Amino acid sequence: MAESPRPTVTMPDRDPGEPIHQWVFRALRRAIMTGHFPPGQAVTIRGLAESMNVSAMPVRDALRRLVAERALELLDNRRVRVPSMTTERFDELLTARITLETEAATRALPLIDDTRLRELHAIDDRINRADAAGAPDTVVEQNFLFHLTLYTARPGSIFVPLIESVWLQTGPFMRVALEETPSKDPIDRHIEALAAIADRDPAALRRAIEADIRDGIGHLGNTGLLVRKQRPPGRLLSPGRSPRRAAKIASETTRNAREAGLT
Amino acid sequence: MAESPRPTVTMPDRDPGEPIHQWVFRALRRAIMTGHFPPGQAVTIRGLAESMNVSAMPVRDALRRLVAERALELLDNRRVRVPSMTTERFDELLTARITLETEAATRALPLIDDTRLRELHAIDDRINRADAAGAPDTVVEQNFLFHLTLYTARPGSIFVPLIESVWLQTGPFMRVALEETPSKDPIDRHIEALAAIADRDPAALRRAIEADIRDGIGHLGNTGLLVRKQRPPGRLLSPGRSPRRAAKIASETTRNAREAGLT
DNA sequence: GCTTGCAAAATGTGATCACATTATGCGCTT
DNA sequence: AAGCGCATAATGTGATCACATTTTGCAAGC
Repeated sequence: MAESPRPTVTMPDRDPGEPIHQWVFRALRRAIMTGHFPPGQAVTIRGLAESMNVSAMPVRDALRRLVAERALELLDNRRVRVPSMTTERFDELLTARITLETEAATRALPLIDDTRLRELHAIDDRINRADAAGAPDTVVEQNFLFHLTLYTARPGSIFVPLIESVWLQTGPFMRVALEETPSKDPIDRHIEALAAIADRDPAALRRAIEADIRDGIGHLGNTGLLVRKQRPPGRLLSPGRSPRRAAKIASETTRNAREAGLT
Repeated sequence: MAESPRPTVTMPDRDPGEPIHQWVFRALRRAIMTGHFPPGQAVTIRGLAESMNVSAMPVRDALRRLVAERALELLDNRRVRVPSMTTERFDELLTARITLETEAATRALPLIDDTRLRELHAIDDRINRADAAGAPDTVVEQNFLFHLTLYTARPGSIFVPLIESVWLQTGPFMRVALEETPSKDPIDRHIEALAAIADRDPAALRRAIEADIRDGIGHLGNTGLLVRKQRPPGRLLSPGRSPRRAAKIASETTRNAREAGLT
């Protein structure tokens, strides 16, 4: 590993009039969600700026946004990296997805019209075709789109951004998962979800969504892919004399409280 | 309203070695969560920078972070403001709080030790004293701290940042709520929660948390404080010729999908 | 061979400036 | 008197630079 393992980021088309920092953000978000950044990967402002042929400023903005959405992790030395995955973290993410998405689906259900239902069917078809064609990236993408299309039936939902944050956090794990797990071709939970929508059956929809999430990533929890505890190389508290960050060590509760401004 | 109604932001103490942008972020976060920024309030980089006696750069960073956490709203004209509240939005926020916090409490329950339980009792005492002394700001703060201390019993929980994002979104509404609603002095749900913790009773804890959330802000949904639809003054799509943002109008689903990089 | 110390490179942070776009205020026209 | 148009001010975006801190590379010492 002598070479700098800089992962190339494929840039999407830039919308006319779109700010560069949002363009960069979209590129990084896609790269992270599809797992093109391996867990633990360090990312630097200047490095990304050079590889994307933009100045440092938009990259800085995009990184800050990604850190705020928990897609990236800010170490105490002010450096940014892709979070690594532990069994505990994986379990939390799975639970969070189920908790949020079953509720979002239930609340969206009464607002799904025929047009949207047809669109959902179309996406599911695309998933099946991509799966048959052996295009796992497309499968993952269209699967996210299926869920997103379902939840956004309720406009302005608070849940969607929260769900997307969780998706981003599971992203770095996706590629490893796609490469290592046999395509087990499970029962199509989307069919069950679509049937529940047609029946206007909230309980059945909840069951289908939860099963879909568990089928998708749940079985990965027991593979050997997860690290146990992972004290990161860039440690969470630096050792020597360091006038820059003289703040005392604080418990997570205290730290959160302070950041929240709770005296 | 001829004067510029710039809300003064009281700056907290700056930790030694703390970056300025984080200092600014903490100040703004606190101001927003305690409702010192009225809904609809416009915020500008230069304006805040001047009133805080810092340069524009850290303010720009802090605003971007707050927008990412949905504490502030980014209009299409690239201007930032405090989101306004609608009945639909309020209902979503209430549901999101209950969904997330009951789950977080359940998952934290097995990890609460005696020390933390005592700390929770101490916070509840402080709430009661502040309530008796007529200090609503302290009541709100310590109430958040109570919940935060409960959920962070499980270290590294994914739920805590999600919950904090929802708190931030309810923040601007808090001051209005505190000023307009009579202190109805409801039954102390925290006592019920503490009893459920002592009994290690997850179902009872869920009930207590949900009741606490509903008692705290739920009754505000029927007051006349909420706007119905609110097409904002800074409209969501600008009128004239505008080479800067030539992107076509897109549905929420499409916009989300594009931002997520889902082709 | 491994550690220690120091110099050089790399990195995040913050400040300042230029520019395009947007908002605002004022005078003019009807 | 009200609506319109234009000049001016205000704002977000992006670039570049300086600086303190951190990391890295390498050589000297045990």
